[in-house]
Amino acid sequence: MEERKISRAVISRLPRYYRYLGELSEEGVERISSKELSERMKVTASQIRQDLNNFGGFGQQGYGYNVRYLYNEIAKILGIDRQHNVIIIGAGHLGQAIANYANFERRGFLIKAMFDVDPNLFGKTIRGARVYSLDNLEKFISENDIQIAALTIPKTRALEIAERLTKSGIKAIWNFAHTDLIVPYDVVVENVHLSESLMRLSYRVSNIDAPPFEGKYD
Amino acid sequence: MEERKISRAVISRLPRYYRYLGELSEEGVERISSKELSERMKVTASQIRQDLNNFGGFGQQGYGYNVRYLYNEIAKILGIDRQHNVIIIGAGHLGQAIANYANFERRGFLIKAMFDVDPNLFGKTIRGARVYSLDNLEKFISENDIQIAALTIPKTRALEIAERLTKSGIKAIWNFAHTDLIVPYDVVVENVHLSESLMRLSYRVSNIDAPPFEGKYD
DNA sequence: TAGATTGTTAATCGATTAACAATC
DNA sequence: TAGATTGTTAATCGATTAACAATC
Repeated sequence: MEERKISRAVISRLPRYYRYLGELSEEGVERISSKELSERMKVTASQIRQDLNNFGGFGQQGYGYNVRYLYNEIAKILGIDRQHNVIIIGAGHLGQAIANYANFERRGFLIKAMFDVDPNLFGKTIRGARVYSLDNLEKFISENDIQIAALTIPKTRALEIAERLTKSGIKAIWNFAHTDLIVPYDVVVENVHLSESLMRLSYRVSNIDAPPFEGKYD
Repeated sequence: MEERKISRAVISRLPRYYRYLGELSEEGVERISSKELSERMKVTASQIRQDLNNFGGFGQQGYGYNVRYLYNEIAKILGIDRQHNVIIIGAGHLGQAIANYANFERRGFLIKAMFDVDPNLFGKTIRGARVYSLDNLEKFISENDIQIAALTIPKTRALEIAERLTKSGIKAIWNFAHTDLIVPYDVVVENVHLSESLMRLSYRVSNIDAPPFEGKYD
């Protein structure tokens, strides 16, 4: 399908382009040059053009990029132009925070159910997603065409649940557990390790950087 | 203070080293070579040695690294050997999830208070952290020596709150709002953009990679 | 001492930036 | 057409990996 290997760095930047294009679109901006966009986003115009040209020529010489068109094309590249059925494993605060976030639905991520071990939560419903016992996990996945699972459980049980998920045919795990999962090569794991993020912040507060440039800040 | 500029990539990897060393320590492992660690972590031994040597020679030829010692040294580098006073802006599910996460306290991040606009939440207490009105923000920060603020509010209000935070002397913002903050150069912003993480996952599910190597998986 | 493994220099690889011909 | 700006090649920069002398 794809012509050549796209680097992880490029993919990481796509959602940010998407966000800025969405904002431009809401502002009513119809076209934008890589130079203007680069000034807004504080990246080089070269990088924007290089990144986009990994996926095709979306611009036009002398004109720039059509905001709405580019926005839609990036949505296609990211695969958020279609629907993904999602379940959340762990109905604690983090699981509930994810379930409550309406924007995910706007991007095509439909939360179909939540699973927990705590019987007090069974039957509770968050934005239409009901909490079930983990005993029903495999059955629900196969009967409801679930592709993505968000894992918001303690790391002690994460590996075991990840194995059950992949055996049930899950294609991707959004992993909030503080551990590295072991999965078959064709299953995607996207880690959100909050404690590692907080430690990076800690490093940076503790070793305050020099000013990035000599110019003036407004 | 620091001798030379440490790259962002190196800093990003430190918390993961820290996690693995903590696990090794719990397993009772006293020493480990860069080669053994590299096999566990699935990185090159060269990278481990290069990364660590940015901060000093923690190992010993012919022996390797003392697990407990290296663990403690990385804690110092990351600044998690001391205490940081934290407040959470936004007492919704995400804010509560963070407040409830006991591990942060173990790393020296003490959650001193939460702030919200919803009067129904005022007075509520989560693991000792009370929810206050945002009206009290500046006063609380200055009176309680707060260095770090976690921002778990909608993006519409994020910029305005970020400005109030930095004007009150906050040194770092852990930003969960889906927007890029504008802060003075000496204020650290660590972004956790969950929707961007989910889009990266979406890209990878939609463009399933080829197997990373030809060997066998166990 | 001999073997193991670091710390560090050198080589390679990949990503970013610059430059510019193509073209709208 | 002339001006603007892309798409793309070339140059630079930085990060990763390999190699090995130093040394425990």
